[in-house]
Amino acid sequence: MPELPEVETVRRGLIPVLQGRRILRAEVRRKGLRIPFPEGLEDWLTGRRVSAITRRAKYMLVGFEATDEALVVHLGMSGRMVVTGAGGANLEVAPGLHDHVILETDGGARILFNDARRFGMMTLVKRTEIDAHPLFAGLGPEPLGPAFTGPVLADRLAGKITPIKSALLDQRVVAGLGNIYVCEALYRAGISPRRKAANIGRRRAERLVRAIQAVLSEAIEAGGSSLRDHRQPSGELGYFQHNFAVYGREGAPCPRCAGQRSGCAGIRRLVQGGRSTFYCPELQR
DNA sequence: CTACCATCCTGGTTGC
DNA sequence: TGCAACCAGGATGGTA
Repeated sequence: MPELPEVETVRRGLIPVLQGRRILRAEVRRKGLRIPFPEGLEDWLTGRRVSAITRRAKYMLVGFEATDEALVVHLGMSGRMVVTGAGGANLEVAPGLHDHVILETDGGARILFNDARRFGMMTLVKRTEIDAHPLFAGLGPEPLGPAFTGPVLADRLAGKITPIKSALLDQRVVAGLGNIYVCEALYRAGISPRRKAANIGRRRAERLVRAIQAVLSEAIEAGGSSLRDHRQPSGELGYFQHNFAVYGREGAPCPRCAGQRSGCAGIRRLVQGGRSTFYCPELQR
């Protein structure tokens, strides 16, 4: 679901209602999602004041004053954070079936962690030990960070016989991409999703890094992509889905080939590692 | 290592 | 209209 741009959008949406605020009430309405919630999470959260809210890959980290522990949130496939209250929305509305965690702040906001498919998670991790934590230890570089460069990507792909599409979905290679943005980035870079990862040379790696950075930045700028579940915490829709060149567009004309290359039969779909890949066979080699 | 598959869940869409 | 099959943004663990 939510890939890096959507998580980043959620993070930015939570800052105005959570950062600097004290949690007055926390309600955990089931034992857990993908993994169990920490024992006593409601009591742990109650009375704490939120410091910084940051992001690593597709994980959001909510820090608190006077403790090294941070609340780690992963939205899985269908997770959302919904803010009501502060903007005038009705606090009396009963929680819905998939509202699993509810936070209320001293600013009058209520924040719902809603996750229909329950692939998300919420747990506590010590910030100082985060890099050694099993959830984070193996993660590759942040795609929008300074450490993600052509040579770095080329190195990380070296020796891999898996297709580049699958390699980019591997969070150990680069952290934060999902199915949509991998498809879009490969299209922009003109690289076939079937190409073996090891066959991405320096030049292609450079192009790919630029394409990944561009597509992620543009998507964040647009508030992410709203397919099915994703909305900003305020309820607003992201609109980057209107800018997809290939994702979900099987049979549609390729935006760059259309009318120019006679051989282009439009966007095609294939399945790699059980996931749909969308691409233009004419443009991506 | 690698590729492939199933699994955790619910809900929306598609096709008969 | 009803119902079943299929599909979905993720991550992981098992198997060959």
